[in-house]
Amino acid sequence: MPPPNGFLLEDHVGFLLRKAHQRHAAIFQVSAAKAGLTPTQFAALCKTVELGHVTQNLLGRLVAMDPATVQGVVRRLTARGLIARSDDPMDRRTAVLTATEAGLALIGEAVASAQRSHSTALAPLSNEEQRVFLALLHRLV
Amino acid sequence: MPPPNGFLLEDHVGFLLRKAHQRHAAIFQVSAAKAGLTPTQFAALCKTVELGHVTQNLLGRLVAMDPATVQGVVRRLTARGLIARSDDPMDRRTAVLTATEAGLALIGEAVASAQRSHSTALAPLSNEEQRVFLALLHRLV
DNA sequence: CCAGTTTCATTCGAATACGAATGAGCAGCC
DNA sequence: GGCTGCTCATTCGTATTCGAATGAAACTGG
Repeated sequence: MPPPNGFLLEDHVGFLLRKAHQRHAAIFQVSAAKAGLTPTQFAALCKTVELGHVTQNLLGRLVAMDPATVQGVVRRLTARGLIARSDDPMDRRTAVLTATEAGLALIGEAVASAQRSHSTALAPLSNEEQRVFLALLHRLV
Repeated sequence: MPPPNGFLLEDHVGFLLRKAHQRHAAIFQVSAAKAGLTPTQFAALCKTVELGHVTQNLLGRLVAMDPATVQGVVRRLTARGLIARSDDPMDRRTAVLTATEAGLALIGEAVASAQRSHSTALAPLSNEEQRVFLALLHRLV
């Protein structure tokens, strides 16, 4: 059976992005084995530390997660004692999130892991190619 | 709280790849609404049509899916009657997959959907930038 | 003040995605 | 033949991811 039309799955941007994302996730998992964080958990913890305190919905928007997704991520980070929830007396709908001491203690190693995974994932490209790739990727998201 | 080190989550390649993948998936879902296929299901069906018949494990390797993942994808495609399973008398471990008439009837529209999602996802870039981006992305996967 | 709208968080269901374990079958080697 | 090791497919558990629905709370216009 010939490939339909002239379509090549291997050149489809969605297929390539899916594989690139998979590959980075695998690299990150190795890099962050000591911290024991997934890329998603790292993003949520990193942004929480950066802001000091943040509502769950705002955190979700900043790290590109659905409210339903961020709920699960926050639940697991809270269960591990890396972030804490508190109430906002001004808005009783919201959950205010803050990094705990354990979360702050972990963020240094976690950031180092992320930097290692960044370098490893981009290693097949030269420095200039990495710069171009990241600039183009920025314009697609 | 200042960002740890000089780390910016927004410039992390994993974070950008995750968002780019999300964005394409959303675009594909709209493009392929008529076909009713997810990007993953499309990849599996497309490769099955291209090869005529393929074992489930080989299909998984060709479309970058874990055996556990491809099992679920094939189960759903089979349930919809788009592909069929048969036995290989030479190797009773394997499941041989073939596209059904319904699968063949759907592939044209599905490929057109994929081509539309490809163009839409890359629309922020010029033709030359698209070429460069895809070439670099190819080298990362 | 109040009715309509919006926002926040949660829950459910469905679909990837992977590690680990399992059972079945095949292949090589002595 | 028998043993060992490998492969194929499945299953379980955990983690993302989103659509849709829900309930509570806040906001907005009159």
